[in-house]
Amino acid sequence: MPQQNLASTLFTLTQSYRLIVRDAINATELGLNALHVKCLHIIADTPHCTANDIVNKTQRDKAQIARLIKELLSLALIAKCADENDKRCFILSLTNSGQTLYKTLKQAESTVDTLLCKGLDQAQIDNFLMVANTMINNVNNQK
Amino acid sequence: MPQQNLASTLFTLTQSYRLIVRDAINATELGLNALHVKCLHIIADTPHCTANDIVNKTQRDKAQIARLIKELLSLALIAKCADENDKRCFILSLTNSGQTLYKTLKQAESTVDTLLCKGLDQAQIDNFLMVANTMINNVNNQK
DNA sequence: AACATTTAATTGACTTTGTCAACTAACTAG
DNA sequence: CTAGTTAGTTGACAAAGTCAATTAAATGTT
Repeated sequence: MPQQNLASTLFTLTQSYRLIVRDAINATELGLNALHVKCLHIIADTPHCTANDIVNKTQRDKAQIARLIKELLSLALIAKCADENDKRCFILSLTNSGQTLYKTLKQAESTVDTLLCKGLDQAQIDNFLMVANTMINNVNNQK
Repeated sequence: MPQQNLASTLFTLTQSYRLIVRDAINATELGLNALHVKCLHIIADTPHCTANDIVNKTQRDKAQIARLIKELLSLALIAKCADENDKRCFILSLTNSGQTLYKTLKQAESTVDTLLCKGLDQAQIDNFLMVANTMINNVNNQK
């Protein structure tokens, strides 16, 4: 295994991760991309989730998120209902079929996790996650 | 710092990395994206570099690489010259201004590296790189 | 040598993804 | 009440990525 610099390693891992997630999703024939998946996670994990919450958590353009939500709605994976307190907002939640899909996704992700971690022990993985999170914070803090 | 799962951490780091590299590149007013940069690196590092070498190393579509090379040519950052042994191939190399730009890029990258590694020691970084490379291999080996 | 096959590069046509700006409706603060 | 802000939507476009066909040169086969 050749020792590479940080930028190059991250670029390659990013690419590999993108491919493996795409494969995992294609394999399970869900027809969704990585950002769809990310949105489903956010909706599942965020109580009282709005479109704006997704924009903030993903740092994507709100137009892109609006269209993505429309797609998930038309696939009947999520539902939106008016917020009683603020009529500008719509609360997003998983439908029953959304919940079912979400479980399948978690399953696929855990398969990817297992693949990625093959040959690594828990201490190495813990350090990796800690370093990755430190890097994320380093980026966020300087902005 | 919240402990997250692997998939989510990689997704976030990917995103953060993308943003910070874009900022670094915009900041240095080079007008190039991450894939342009990757190509310049490959051309700089690969003796006798052809378009096909770039396709293999980046795993991108050859049409995309062909157009990217055209852009770098029209920016006069690289030059192509016919291979004497195989007239189908064009050997790519950095021009003088390409070399100058490449040095600036390396500088910007080392600034990004320093930022990302703030608060981390060498052992943590070494483990991180080793784990990342193991994951890359895990992905590649199962295909 | 003649022919089929493979390979490197290019191009056209297209889809997907990401971005910018304008707009409507609803909330909030002076 | 009005001015400014915020949530969400939409139009128009730009950038990135994909697929298939084509050209020209190399290689392999008989």
